[in-house]
Amino acid sequence: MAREKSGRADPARTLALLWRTGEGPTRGPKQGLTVDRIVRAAVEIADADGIGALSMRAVAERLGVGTMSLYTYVPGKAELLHVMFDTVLGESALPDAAGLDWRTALERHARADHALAQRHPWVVQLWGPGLLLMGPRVTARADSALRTVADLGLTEAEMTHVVGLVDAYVRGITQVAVDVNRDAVTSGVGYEDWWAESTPYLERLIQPARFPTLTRVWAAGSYEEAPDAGFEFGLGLVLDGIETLIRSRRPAPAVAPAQSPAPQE
Amino acid sequence: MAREKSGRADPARTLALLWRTGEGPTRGPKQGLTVDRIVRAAVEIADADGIGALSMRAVAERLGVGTMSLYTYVPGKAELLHVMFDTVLGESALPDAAGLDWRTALERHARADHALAQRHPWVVQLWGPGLLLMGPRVTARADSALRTVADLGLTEAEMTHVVGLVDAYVRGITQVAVDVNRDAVTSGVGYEDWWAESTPYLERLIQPARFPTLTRVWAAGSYEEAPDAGFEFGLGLVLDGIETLIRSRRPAPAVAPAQSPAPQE
DNA sequence: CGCCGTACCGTACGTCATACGGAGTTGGCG
DNA sequence: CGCCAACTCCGTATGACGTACGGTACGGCG
Repeated sequence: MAREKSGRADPARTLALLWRTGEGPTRGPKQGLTVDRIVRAAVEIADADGIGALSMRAVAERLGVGTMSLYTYVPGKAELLHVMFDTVLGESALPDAAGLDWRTALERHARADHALAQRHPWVVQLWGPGLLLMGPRVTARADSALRTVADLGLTEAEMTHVVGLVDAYVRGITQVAVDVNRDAVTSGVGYEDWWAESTPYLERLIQPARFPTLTRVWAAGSYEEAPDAGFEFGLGLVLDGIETLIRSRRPAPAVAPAQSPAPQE
Repeated sequence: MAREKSGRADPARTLALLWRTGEGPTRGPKQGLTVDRIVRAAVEIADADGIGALSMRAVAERLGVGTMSLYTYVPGKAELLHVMFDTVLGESALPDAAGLDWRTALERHARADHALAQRHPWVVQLWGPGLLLMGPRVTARADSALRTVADLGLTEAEMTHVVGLVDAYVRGITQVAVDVNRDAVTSGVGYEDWWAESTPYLERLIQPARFPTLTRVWAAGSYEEAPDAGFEFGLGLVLDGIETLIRSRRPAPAVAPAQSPAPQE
């Protein structure tokens, strides 16, 4: 059942695009566009109206060129998305691991990713496939993240998994918040409106007898905060978990630096 | 900039669909289809060929009806996706919190979600918006998950965040694995093929001097395992983190957790 | 100077969700 | 019983989308 898809999905071409290796042509008319200009236009559209509004036509129109001209610079939309992802990842400066304890460094990584997703909500939708592709910024970020846990006595596999854990958490928690907003934007209804309109129905459907704990939590108002209100809280717990691992690997750390911190606002 | 989208996104209608409240018509021809049959067909298509292959046409064809007939039972594709999500969530039995310590119960929840995503890879793409909608299975699952941490001395907000933490982790870690497979399927290239074909280029681009830690980890072979190989490992750390919180709230847990606490409620 | 590789892009194709309206069907009421 | 409003089914059409194809005009190199 393998669908051939003509000449698509060429790793060499895609990597050349991501790393900007690839010589321009020597013959023919001057190039009127650059990959960078195309990517910038695409990012602007995605930021403004969501990734659903990002079409090749829209990008071309914003640049004042014909739609098909884009295909001179970019093999297709999928590759454009990959380059967009890698480009935007380069916006946030990587924390300098040197001089930072692992916990602070990892924390900064997590917060940077979270902040990035606020600025460019569409990145969460590309996060998975983007990682696979290994553009220069993704690579730099992966290296930097791994460096934060490099000298703690962990095996390489453990390092990978620890970083993967933080990434997974940030991705997951961010997604909820972003998706809610995206739904609100694309449906034109708005989170508050939608919620207000559904509450009467939900209150009839979700009876305390069937869902006792949920209703208790609901009554306490916990569902009225922003969906990722617990970001810092959960991040703290994740890092606590990692701390138990690291302590178990380094059996006698001269002084335990921080008790389990509970000063969560 | 509010786009009106005619009569779309009606919470009352969507909730009625999810909870199956809503009387059938009394007049007119007999109904030849049911929402359940439509949902089942749609799930089969999504399981077999990915959510990208799920079109209203495809569903109708599989049922042997005209495309537009579906719109008699379902307001649109978005709502169909919501019902699909809520339906498959009901497949995995909820762990019975009574008699289980919180850690085991939460663990089972996490593993059930993870297993669900293996069976129906497309759920990870709906996870965010699905939660917002509060169908019966989503509601039951939320209640059950909250119950696992109900009697541990946590505030309601903390309960929400603890459950949200586990959910976020599972979602994030699962997504990577699923997305990789999805890319492989839809591009027709295959994970191994793609990787094999890109490796020569990547080895030229990713130089040890620029990315020392990444290359070290790479050389150790950590990138050759399945992308979610660290699932259990990371889950353990997450639960460890939660454990530090719970211990800090219950300052003196007299003995081992095997001690049976008075069954609340 | 002239050739040919290249940039630009108009047009076209196949796909999608779904709006609209007509034809056929049925149950409840008069 | 007979009628008609309410309903199901669905053919057709619209406007999006990604992108294949081929024509035209340009410009560096032989």
